[in-house]
Amino acid sequence: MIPNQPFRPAPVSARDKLLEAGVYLVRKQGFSATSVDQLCARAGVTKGAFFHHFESKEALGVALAQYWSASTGAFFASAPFHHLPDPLDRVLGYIDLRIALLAGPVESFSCVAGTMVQEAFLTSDPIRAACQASIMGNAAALEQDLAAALARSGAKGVTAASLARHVQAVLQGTFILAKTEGGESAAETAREELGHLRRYFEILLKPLN
Amino acid sequence: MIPNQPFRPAPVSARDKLLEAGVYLVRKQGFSATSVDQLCARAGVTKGAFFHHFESKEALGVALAQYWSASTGAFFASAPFHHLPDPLDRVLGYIDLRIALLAGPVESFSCVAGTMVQEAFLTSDPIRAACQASIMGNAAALEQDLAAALARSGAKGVTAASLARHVQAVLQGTFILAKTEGGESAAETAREELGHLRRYFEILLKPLN
DNA sequence: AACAACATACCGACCGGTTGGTATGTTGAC
DNA sequence: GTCAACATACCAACCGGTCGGTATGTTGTT
Repeated sequence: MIPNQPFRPAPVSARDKLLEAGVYLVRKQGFSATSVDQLCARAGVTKGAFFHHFESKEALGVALAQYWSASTGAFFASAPFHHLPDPLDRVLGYIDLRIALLAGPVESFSCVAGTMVQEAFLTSDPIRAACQASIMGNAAALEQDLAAALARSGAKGVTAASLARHVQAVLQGTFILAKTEGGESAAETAREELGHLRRYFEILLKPLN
Repeated sequence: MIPNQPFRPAPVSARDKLLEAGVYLVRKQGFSATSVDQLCARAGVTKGAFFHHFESKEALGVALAQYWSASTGAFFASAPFHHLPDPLDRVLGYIDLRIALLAGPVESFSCVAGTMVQEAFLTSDPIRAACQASIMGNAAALEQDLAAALARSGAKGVTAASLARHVQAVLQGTFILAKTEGGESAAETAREELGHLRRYFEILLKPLN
């Protein structure tokens, strides 16, 4: 979810540099395989600085999920599709933006929270909860538009909340399939994949009249 | 993907015991966080046995993906939905089976290959490739039925291969969302989530006449 | 304006334990 | 006697985390 640098300010404090290093390294290697020393080296700070700002590696994981959530949340909140008059257009606008973001190597568009929760859901409840908040926060931002689009459509037996979850599930699954493929071609396959999500919503939420 | 014991024979050789321990531990903790010592302890064998059968931890990862692929492949190949006359019913039968398998704690229905590739896609190409083979093998098994159902429908602009990929993406994404939720309730939410996949296929692949 | 008291940010050597991996047996089937 | 299938003992590198210390504010008192 969400590309790299241009959307986040250059980190200045040691804390921000460590979180930015966390985004980079967790995307590439996952959380467990990323050591505190690696984070410090990448951030250009010492171990003393690390444990001054975070009481443990786990605490950095939690902060990283929150940092990620705040960055992506702000980015999507400021996207122009919100100004479209039709709620369905706004939903499709979100999906189109997600499709447009799928470019470059996998580690530049994958989701930090989705990667972390995979490894930590049983071993660290704080990290699990922080990742849940991150992903479900993204879903919640879509829910109002989905509810409005749903009301105008003839669809039965589906809730806006469930549809919002579905968007996130397809995104996360797309990232995993992109990881199995690897390389630059993964982005194109991933874009095609999200086309199915778009099509489902087009058909399901088509206005009645 | 695929539940625990009842579908796999009880392991006898040290190699199989280690692979079975791998399924268990990787699902719970991921690949990096699982140590060789833990695998040996769980399997009830010594380190000597481990490195007798696998030349490295990475080699076990590759073998684990293959073992997983073989187990799940055999299970789905023997499922009764294959005998349904209508190809769309076979596709929906597969999805219904996947829905039925979503029960118990997350680590009892999540996918070993999907978990491993997340951590290893950049750091170990052999593991990445083995996980790709596992997941795409599952997709390939669906492709014929999807092609047949597609031919009877009026759907345009979609390929059977792309739809098969979509099934796997939604499954993998569903597992990740279940991990964020945690606990026993995750299975129910996951079943509801797969309902969207079913609905998409019902609508999209509805026969013309 | 001067100064003590305290807070914040950071450094890097060091610790005990764990890591993946190796070298060298032992044992039992053919 | 040979060889696969293990077991035991061990190693160097690395792990997350601690600790004593320093430099640079900030703040309240007089």
